[in-house]
Amino acid sequence: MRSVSPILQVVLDTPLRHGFDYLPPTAAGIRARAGQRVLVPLGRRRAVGVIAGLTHESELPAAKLKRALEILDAEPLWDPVTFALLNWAAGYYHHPPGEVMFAAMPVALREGGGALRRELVWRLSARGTEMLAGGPRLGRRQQELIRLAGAAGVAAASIAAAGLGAALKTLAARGWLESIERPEAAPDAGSGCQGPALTADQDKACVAIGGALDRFGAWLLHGVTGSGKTEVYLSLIERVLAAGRGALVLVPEIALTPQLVARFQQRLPVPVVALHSSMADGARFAAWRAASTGAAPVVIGTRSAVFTPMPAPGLVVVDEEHDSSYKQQDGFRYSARDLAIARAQRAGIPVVLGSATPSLESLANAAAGRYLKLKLPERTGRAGKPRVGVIDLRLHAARDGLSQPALAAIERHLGDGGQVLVFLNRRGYAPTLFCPGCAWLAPCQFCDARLVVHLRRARLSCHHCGAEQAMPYGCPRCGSELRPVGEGTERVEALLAQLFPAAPLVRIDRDVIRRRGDIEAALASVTGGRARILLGTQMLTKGHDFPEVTLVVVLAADQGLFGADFRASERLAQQIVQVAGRAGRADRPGEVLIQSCYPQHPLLQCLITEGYEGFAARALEERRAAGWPPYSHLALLRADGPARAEVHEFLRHALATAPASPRAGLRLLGPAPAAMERRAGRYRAQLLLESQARASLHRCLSAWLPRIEALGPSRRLRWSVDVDPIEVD
DNA sequence: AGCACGCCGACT
DNA sequence: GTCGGCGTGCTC
Repeated sequence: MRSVSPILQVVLDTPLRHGFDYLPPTAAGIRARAGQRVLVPLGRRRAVGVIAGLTHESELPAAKLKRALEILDAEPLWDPVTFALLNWAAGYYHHPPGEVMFAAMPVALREGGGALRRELVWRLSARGTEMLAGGPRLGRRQQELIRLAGAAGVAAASIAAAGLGAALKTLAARGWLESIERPEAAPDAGSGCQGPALTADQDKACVAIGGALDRFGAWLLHGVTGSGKTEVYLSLIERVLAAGRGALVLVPEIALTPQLVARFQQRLPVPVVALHSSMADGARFAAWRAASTGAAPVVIGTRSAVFTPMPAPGLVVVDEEHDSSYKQQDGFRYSARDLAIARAQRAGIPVVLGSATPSLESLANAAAGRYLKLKLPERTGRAGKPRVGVIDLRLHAARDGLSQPALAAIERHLGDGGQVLVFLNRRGYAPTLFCPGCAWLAPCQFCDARLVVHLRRARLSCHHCGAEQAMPYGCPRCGSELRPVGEGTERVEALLAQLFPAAPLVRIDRDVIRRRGDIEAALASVTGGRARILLGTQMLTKGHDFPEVTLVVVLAADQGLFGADFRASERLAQQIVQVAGRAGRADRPGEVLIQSCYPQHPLLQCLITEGYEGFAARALEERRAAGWPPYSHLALLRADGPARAEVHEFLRHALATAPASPRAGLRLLGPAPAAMERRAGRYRAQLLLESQARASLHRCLSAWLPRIEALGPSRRLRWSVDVDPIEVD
């Protein structure tokens, strides 16, 4: 059909892969443009959508087209580069474009509120100021209102809330108060404090990247913990700001602390805003808006901040680029690290990927010349590398998880006035509750997993589905007394408290750190020097620095050595190196002790003798030999449902419709049950698509997914595609 | 995803 | 006789 006025192609926040066509609203005071939100009738309800594009042709007959109700934004929400990135990402991850657009929006905008709304503010007028100088007689409420309003103004909403409506009416009628409309207050600019002088290596990195700010380039900044990567970022951002542009800084979930934001705010002479998933909707929207208008040229945020519109970014930074929190694990399964690179490429600006333990993908990209690698080898203000030793758990029996040599080392370091860090990536008291009478192990009734003992709360908890129950008094099968087997942080805490009663201990894991602010309080007692022993899960390994720690003990390092996932060993090596990086201070090199039942394991040996890079080289060789990424490209078709047979049947049908051919370098593996087949009462299985070339992988998916949709799987069954999965269990 | 429609079991 | 279960289909 042809039409004179344009047709709006609208995408909605639904799992539908197609868009909906609408006629523009009649009272179109605003020109329709791609990237604006629009309110549309949908069935017998209304929905907020995003204009994905404009056209004059619709596949539907003109009579079927409804008219959109209202265009909600005066301008597109995103700058053209970011909007193009969103469209590209929807294609790359084969995810419905509507859900992609809505995932890239603050919640306030998803619901249709926001952008056009401005605040009505009343402030003291020139006439009011003049009259007040004469010391007029005023009522109590009028005085109160004038005090509130002042020259800066007060929102009309707050005046009404304070019950000063009548006073406002009087003073406004006299012309003492005037109203203005303004967007929410712009964030404050920092003071632009001078940072410390750069080291030679930091300076070299800044010169290299700083000399290429006018074009795309991916820089891998491999800097050990404490080498001062943040100073490099700050120095580069200063240069970018001097050229009138902004910077987007991505950090892992757990690393975005008020301290980090404050450090950026102090150093940079412009407003800096943070974007974090735990921010309240209103604050998040205000920060997003400040970024999109350019009022705040520097944005520091977690994963979803990669979609923040910015008028003139000049640099993208991805700190701790190896961190798995950059990959969204449900819904729109994007990698913020990879999209940051794509965004920089589209914007023609550099992207800096920083890490002490770069991902194997990034190291391979650097080796292939796609990224430029820079190193910061020196630990600023620190004494050399820590000594690393392995404790053979087959020779030294462990008591509640800690071997005699480890306990002796802890005692020695505490005696010398050092702090000790104990790392155990398992929370709770014990991972299993065991019956010595009949060998029963407390199971989760919804998952193929054991319940974890939480002794202090006297509860059993499933760490996969969240199900909880009270601790049973005896074995439900034979009545024997039950015994917690294995150890988690809670148990190790009890042992350490008993053995070292004089050493104050701080535990850091998700059971103790529940709300925002908890971690700051806990860390303050560590850096303040009060706590002597620091115990925790991987929460400890991210971002925070503990300069007083001289000994690091890694318990139960073996989980990663034989993991089902091909990335298990990479993750373990990163964890060990990250936690070991917390050891050592200016006057004394640190010591790292790793407890293992397999001290001769080649991976562990390689990591200890040759360091992370030696490990990485070896691990990459193994990946190449096995044909795993980065030497192949993967996509996973996952499915889950309440009945195992139905899930497998769906995947077999999907497999039968697959256009993959081995001749195109494609392989399809499965259907295979997930490593934990039943989770939260649903059976999970998957097909793995592996390809030598990215292009053929995407061609296959593009042809395949519509056929899977056409299979019309039952509503009980859920399925999804994960491009570049980080876990392939 | 919503939201309707539609056809079969336990209830005022 | 109805209220309501969720299976199926549609939304421009």
